[in-house]
Amino acid sequence: MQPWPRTEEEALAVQDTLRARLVLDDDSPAAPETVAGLDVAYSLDDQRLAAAVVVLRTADLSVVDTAVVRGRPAFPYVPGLFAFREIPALMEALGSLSVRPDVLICDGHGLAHPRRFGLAAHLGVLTGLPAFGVGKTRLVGDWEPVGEPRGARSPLVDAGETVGAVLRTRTGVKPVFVSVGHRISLDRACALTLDLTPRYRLPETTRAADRACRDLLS
DNA sequence: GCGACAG
DNA sequence: ATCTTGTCGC
Repeated sequence: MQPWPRTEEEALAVQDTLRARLVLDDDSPAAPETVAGLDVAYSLDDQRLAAAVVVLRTADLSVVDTAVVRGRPAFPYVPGLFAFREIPALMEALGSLSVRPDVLICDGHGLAHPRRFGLAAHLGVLTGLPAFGVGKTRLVGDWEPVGEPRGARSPLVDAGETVGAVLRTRTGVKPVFVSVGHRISLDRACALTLDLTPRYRLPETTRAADRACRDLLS
């Protein structure tokens, strides 16, 4: 992932190339021992950022490892090219981890992307690890109303293909957008997401990472 | 031409 | 992403 793209055209070309390395077959562990949450926080002026990766033990959600790094946004924010902004910092944080997590859970989308290569897919390819995304809002796709009870879901469809699921993680609370990134199935990603949301709308992994990078920033 | 647009 | 007050509900 060396020469970082400096223009939108270059970034698009990178996505085009890396997309070929995506593995959509599920060879992820049936019962992953650890799961990693990734998130980034920005300073008010948008000039600085902090990236965090927190690894939790799936069994009891206890913290196994944490890595946080400071840096600068590596690209302007452009919908569809969002990954280029955070990946360098996230990769650095992942590199300083003392354990190799079984699955990555990203703050953003995977296949639910205009070119089917969102942050979760990109990070999955770069690390080789199973990865998927849990987004708070949609980037692409349409869906039918989701049932009210926790666990209800509706296919997220874009241009005729299912690119993810709109999943209710808490009864009566706005659903989240789950989409596959690499080496994992949508069903397994949704099941894992539910395992990680015993109390709140967002996965504990995401919440832990969000807190970690926010702390370092301030 | 007019909206929509991950974080 | 980040800035923000109050407000509703368990």
